[in-house]
Amino acid sequence: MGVTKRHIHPMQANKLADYAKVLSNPARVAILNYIGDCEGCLCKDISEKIRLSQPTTSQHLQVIKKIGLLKSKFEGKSQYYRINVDKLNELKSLFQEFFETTESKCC
Amino acid sequence: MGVTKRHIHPMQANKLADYAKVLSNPARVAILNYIGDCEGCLCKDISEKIRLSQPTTSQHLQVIKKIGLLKSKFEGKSQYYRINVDKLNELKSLFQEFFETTESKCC
DNA sequence: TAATTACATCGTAATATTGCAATAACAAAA
DNA sequence: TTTTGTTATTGCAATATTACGATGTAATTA
Repeated sequence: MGVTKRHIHPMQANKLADYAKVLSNPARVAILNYIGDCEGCLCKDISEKIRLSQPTTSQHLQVIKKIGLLKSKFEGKSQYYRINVDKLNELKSLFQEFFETTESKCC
Repeated sequence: MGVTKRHIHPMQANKLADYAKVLSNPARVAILNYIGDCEGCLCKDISEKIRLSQPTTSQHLQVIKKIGLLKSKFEGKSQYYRINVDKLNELKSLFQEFFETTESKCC
C-alpha cells in the first residue's frame, strides 16, 4: 500500500490529477506567477524571489518542466525559463472542461 | 525539513495549491465525476463504482468535503453526498483567473 | 590557469499521502 | 434485543513529497 492506484481510474481522471499535482505546491504556483511577470527568468533569480534555496527551486522547475509547462533555453551559463503557452492553454481547457461537465451534471 | 513552507508564499498561491491538492488524486477526481452523475450518492456506492475500499473512499470524501466541495445529508443510516455547486464555481473562477493572468503576462 | 557563476544532481532527514484491515458508532429492521 | 447496513475512525505499512547541504559540471571572467 501507499501508492496511488492509477490503473483502476479513467485515463481522464489520471491526467487531470497529474496536472493538478503540479499546481498543488504553492512554490510552483509562485514560480509560474513570477515567470509570467519577468523577462529573464533564471533559476537563481526565481529562487531569490520565492525565497527557497537554489536546489529546491531547481527541483520544482524540473517538475513543472516535466509536464510540459516550461520551456528553457541556455545562453552561456544561464538558463532562461519561459512558460509554454500552448501547454498552459491545454491545461486551461482541461480544467475548464472538468468544472463545466461536473457542474452541468449536478442536480 | 520535508514540510511545505507555506508562510513564505503569497496567500493566493497557497489557496490555489490547496484546491489543486484536492484534485491531485485520480480517485478524488473520479469521485467528483461519479457524484455529478448519480442521484443517490452513498459512500458504499461510490466505493464500489471507483473500486476502492470503503474506508479509503470515506477518507477521500472527507478530504473533498473539508475544502467545501461536498455537502452531505443523513437519511437514516445513509449519508447522501452532493456537490456544492457554489464552491465548485469558486474553484472554477480561481483556476480560470490563474490561467488567464499567467497567460496574459507571457511574452 | 584559477576563480567565479549558474545550474543540476545526489544524499538525506522530516513529513505527508495513500490504501486497507479491523473496529467502532449508530440507526433501522427483524 | 439482536441483527443488519452504512459510515467513520484508528493503526499501520509502503511510498511520495519537500527542502537543503554538499558536490559535480560547464561556461565565463580575471
